[in-house]
Amino acid sequence: MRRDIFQAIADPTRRAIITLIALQSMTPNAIADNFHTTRQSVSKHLRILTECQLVKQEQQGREIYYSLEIKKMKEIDKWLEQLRKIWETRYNQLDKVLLTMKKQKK
Amino acid sequence: MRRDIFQAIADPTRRAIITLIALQSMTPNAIADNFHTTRQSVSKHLRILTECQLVKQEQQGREIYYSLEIKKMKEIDKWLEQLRKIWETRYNQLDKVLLTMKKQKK
DNA sequence: TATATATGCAACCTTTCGGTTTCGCAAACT
DNA sequence: AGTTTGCGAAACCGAAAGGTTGCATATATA
Repeated sequence: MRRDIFQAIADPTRRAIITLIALQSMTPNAIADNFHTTRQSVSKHLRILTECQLVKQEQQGREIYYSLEIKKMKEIDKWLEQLRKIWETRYNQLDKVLLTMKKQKK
Repeated sequence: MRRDIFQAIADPTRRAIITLIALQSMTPNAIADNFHTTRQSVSKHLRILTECQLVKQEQQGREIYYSLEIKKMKEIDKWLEQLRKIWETRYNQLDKVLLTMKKQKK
């Protein structure tokens, strides 16, 4: 089992679940009502999301409320940040080139 | 074939390829040298990355240079942005609650 | 022209994925 | 106590993923 964030958000249903419970915590049944799939299928997705700590549970009687673990979502940001730095540097280099060309024109 | 960005970045090798060619464009052989896998395997990954337009090719004689399509990477950002809004709102609501509590204390 | 190199593509195989069905368990009704 | 409801877990299945091997093609080199 790989079970990392990137594999977790690869599935469109799981991404939809994430945006759904980002607003408020929900039970598996309530979540399943929003999709054309069974509760068991949603339960499986929630298991995967829980395994990589993207989601946390809160038991209330026989119901279990699932909510988003925002901190974990930011790990995706971290990976993008590393790339952002690279492409910003690239743009800066392009700026330098343009600046040099401008100077030469003068 | 699903072939969307999220599925593309789900694979760790593909993520490594992305960070690799983010710095400079590279040929499949050069990319493969960085991993414990065959050139054909890398070629397959590049095909997937090309299909979802995360990567662009530039033929130079018999060599093909692959480079990152930065614009497309930002689509991941877009999805995160939508979530960012939600959780920022949530924090603001928490701020309001705290503010109300403070006022009541007075 | 013959050979080496760079590459993509198709066939094949094993593993994983996502869904459904069935089951068991615990909490809440009646 | 008996029944309904909410849930997870296991077994099963077809499809897709990721890797390897072998082959075809085009460009460079001898």
